[in-house]
Amino acid sequence: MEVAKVIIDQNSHHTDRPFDYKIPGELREAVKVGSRVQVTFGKGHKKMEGYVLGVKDIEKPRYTIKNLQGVVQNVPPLSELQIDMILWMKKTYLCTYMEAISAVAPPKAYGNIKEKKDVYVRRKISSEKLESQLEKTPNNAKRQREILQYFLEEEELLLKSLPGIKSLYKNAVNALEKKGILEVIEKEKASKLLSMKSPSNPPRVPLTTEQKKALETMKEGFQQTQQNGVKGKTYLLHGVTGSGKTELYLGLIEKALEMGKTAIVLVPEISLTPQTMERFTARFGEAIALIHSSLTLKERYHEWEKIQQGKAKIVIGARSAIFANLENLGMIVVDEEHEYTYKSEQNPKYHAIEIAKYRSEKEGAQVILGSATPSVESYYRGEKGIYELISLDRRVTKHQLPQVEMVDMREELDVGNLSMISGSLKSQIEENLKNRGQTILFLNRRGFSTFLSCKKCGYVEKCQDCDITMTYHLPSDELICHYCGKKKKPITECPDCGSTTIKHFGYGTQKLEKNIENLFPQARILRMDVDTTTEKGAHEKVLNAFKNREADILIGTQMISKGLDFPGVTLVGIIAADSILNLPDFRASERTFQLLTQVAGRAGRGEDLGSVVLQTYKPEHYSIEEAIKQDYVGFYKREIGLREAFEYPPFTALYLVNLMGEDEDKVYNTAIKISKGIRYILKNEGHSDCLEECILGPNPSVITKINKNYRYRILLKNINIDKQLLKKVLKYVCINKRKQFVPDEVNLSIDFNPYSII
DNA sequence: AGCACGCCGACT
DNA sequence: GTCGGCGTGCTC
Ligand SMILES: [Zn+2]
Ligand SMILES: [Zn+2]
Repeated sequence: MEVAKVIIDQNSHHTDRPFDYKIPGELREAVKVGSRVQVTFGKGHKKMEGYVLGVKDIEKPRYTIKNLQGVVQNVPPLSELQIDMILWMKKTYLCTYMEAISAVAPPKAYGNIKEKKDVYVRRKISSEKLESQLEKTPNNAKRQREILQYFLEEEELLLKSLPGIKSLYKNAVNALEKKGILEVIEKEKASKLLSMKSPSNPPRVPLTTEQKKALETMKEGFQQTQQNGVKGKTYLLHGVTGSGKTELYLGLIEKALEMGKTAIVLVPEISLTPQTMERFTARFGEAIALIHSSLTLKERYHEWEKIQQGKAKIVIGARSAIFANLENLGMIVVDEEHEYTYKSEQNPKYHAIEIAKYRSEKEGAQVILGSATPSVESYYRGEKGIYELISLDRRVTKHQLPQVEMVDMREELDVGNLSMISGSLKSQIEENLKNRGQTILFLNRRGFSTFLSCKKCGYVEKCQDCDITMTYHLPSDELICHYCGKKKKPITECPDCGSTTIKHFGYGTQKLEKNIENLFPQARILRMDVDTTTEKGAHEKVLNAFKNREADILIGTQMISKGLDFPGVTLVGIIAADSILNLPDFRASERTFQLLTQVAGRAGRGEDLGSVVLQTYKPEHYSIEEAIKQDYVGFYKREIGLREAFEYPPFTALYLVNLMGEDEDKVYNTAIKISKGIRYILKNEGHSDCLEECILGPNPSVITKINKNYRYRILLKNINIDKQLLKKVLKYVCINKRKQFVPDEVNLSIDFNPYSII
């Protein structure tokens, strides 16, 4: 008897296995492998849905088998390639079937999508007439006058983008509507990114010799792959800012399309701007589908439909676009490949590059990883020949770099300045305010990690085994290494210089905002960090306000780096380069280098080149030195040595096991039980020698408590042990025997190749 | 997860 | 006696 193996769409590890269902005669035609089907499930015969992941023959069943109830309409069945990928993801990321399916399958359309409408205000008369109207408007109608000012330049504005409280401007708008000057209209929400979609065949800028050579090499590789039908090659395109990487992407996509292939272009969510879109649409027009969070549900569904129906030849989007089920996939471009947003934060915790390489292997697509500051892992693979490394060293455009001034904060102490703003930065902000230029100030998140540092010489206490900054914990007054759990008494005297000026670092954007407010009471200040930007779109709002010059100073964490491209910005201040450098994470140096390189390498705008003030207690650190020199390879050479010495990626693979729950004892005991279980099995397998280095923890996570939930984690590293064996043991304990190790109140999730261990 | 079954305490 | 508390176990 032929039965369908169905994965029930229920988010639970208890039911994470295929269940058999009979296929009734009338459904034989409609049900395919990959179909979304209706079933009854459990003792209550609850109506549920699920996916058919396969069919099999059963001789005589040892249990009663229910019938499939039907096929869900309007959900395209998963393709064979998609099902293979789901199975591979489950194995690789140790997630559930449904988690893998949710990642791979396009988002479901929920019935009729009800879209909220946006309310706009539009000018009904010409701007000249408006001017005379403005004169006629009495002075006491302050609100009305203010609103009319806006419409001198704009024809149409979002109602809620008008200044003031809703009730205040609503009255004024109503009055103006009665006068026939303005009108209020409703429009369906629409993403700005979708507005331009016709090819305009802009004049092509001729490529430089360097670009030509790079393009030819990659095109040849593509041709070879297509002819020999082998798995696709991966290229690492390392090019400084302004070296013309995008132009090469366009050339490669063109080549792929010529050969009847399709392409995926991944761009970090935040840099997917109308300008970026325009580069692509100008060349390829309607053949593009866009996947981006600014899309409304309806738009999103429409774009996926376009992919499904084969109308799209190119898909541009953020992380999840890597799953676009294009046929004849030939080219995958990952721009800014070092960006952490390519790593999923939900289960399965995949990295888009991992999926790209998988598809490259299965579908024969070529992968292009582009970056000015590649991740250390990628560059290492480029050097080892696993990727083909192509470097673009010349800037295409005349590109003036800003003035970078480094301020040694240790000297500020000598002159009696104890604040977080150096004299130099203070005077530069003053100057910039006077000249009506905008300022961006970077600072890392607070509370995240507090560390101890000598203010005189910059010494920071690190774990001797892990080379990781030790984190200060207040309740116990101890320094703790979050990797291995080693503890230490806090230092009161610097072991390097003997000074007793030991300072706790860990201030955040809020405190800085207060500081700046006090220093420059007349300045308009915006702040953007995790706390202020929880609601969706809040991010964009703050950035847009800053772009429109509604503020003079923008304070924030790394997430404001998009603001670097705003033309009004003429001063960038890095308050404490050390706050990233001293994060308790193996990627701290890399992240510092990437941010500083980006800031120091930003294009000067127009006449004013702008300037950068970089404050640090450790000016001699290689991340800082090489970033100022804009020397990636110099940085890489220093960093890779340390990664090898302390056995971090790319020299080891990491697995992070996260345990979470409201009962701290239960969470801790579970963590202990799991680590003991893994140790026990490894010992029996004859690996007692590597237990100490392989299994670190359990330790409390750096953020020990989120939302009433206590968090512990175990870190696994493959030192002196086969990666596969370590993973097998991990899977055995955490997945196969989960019931014995993990109670239901404790949440477990596994992160393979974590981006950071914070 | 979500539901049924079942085995004890306190309530008409 | 029996109503309902939640601990236990199963779902094709
Ligand atoms: Zn010192
Ligand atoms: Zn350590």
